[in-house]
Amino acid sequence: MDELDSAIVRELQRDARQSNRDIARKVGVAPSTCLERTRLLRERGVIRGYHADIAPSALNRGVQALVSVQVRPLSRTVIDAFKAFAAGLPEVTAVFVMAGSDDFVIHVSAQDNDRLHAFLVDRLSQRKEIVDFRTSIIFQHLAKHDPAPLPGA
Amino acid sequence: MDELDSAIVRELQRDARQSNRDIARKVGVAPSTCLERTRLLRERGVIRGYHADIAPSALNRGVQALVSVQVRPLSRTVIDAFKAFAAGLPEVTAVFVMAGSDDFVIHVSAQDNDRLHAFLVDRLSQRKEIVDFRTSIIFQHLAKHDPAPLPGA
DNA sequence: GGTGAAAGAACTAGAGG
DNA sequence: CCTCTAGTTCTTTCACC
Repeated sequence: MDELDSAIVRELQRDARQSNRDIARKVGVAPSTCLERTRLLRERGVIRGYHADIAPSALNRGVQALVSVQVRPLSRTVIDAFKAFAAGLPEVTAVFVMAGSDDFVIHVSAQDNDRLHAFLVDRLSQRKEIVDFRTSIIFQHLAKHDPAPLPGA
Repeated sequence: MDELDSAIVRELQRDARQSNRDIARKVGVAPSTCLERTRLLRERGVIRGYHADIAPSALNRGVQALVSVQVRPLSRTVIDAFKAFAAGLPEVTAVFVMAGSDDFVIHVSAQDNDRLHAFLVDRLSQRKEIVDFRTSIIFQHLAKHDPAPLPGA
């Protein structure tokens, strides 16, 4: 991860669909060099993928919430099973495995409040390992899609 | 948003860097049709952007946390000011404006626990409008980069 | 590592059904 | 919405530095 790699990564974070040629020009190297660097970044796992960011409402996901979940017993088996279960639900868009008083935070979205409620009551609370969960509605979600590298560890 | 639009969106969620030609083939239309659909989706704001997904450790962000924040007074001025402040911090990768007992949840990342702690103590707690905050470390973060459209509202 | 050139492929716009 | 076409641009490889 030298300066060149970082510059390429920054460009791909900003706009993953711009041409290799454009990126090469912006970072000041030949297109072939840029292409090879990008290929290596992908191979090394630095670049994990390229994804379109879609407006939630276009996916009928106008209502979003964060749900804090406690499960018991707190064994690997239970944790892995719940994680897989949650990740498999279509309403769930992200799963955080946490330290602290909550074991999981899951990011869910639904068409409206009714369907969100139905999801929580009918799907989530079905699970026997859940001993408690609290739901907080998200009014706004600002995501930074191009986080900068922090100064060296 | 007909079936064709959804299919194109799905492909771009899965891999935003595949060629228009490939997408056209997969969804079963001519490249020119696919290109025009994609252009319109972008114009209508359905597609908000294309971003590379980067491994956090490559950005020196090996430690992540969710921080629940309460601010007072809960006025628009204070909310907007804190939101802008938080979004501007390099350690912050997402800001959720919440309903419920927490006013904000911010997703932060740092090089290590020490720097995370320093960030919380030196940067965050500086703000006078914060009356309380609680930090939970993230052990794992599974993000679904291709959420499916939910059945019509 | 990086470069430059060249062949093949893809993009994009436009005319027409 | 599709096809076809044509001009332009991009990707990708490879011999060379």
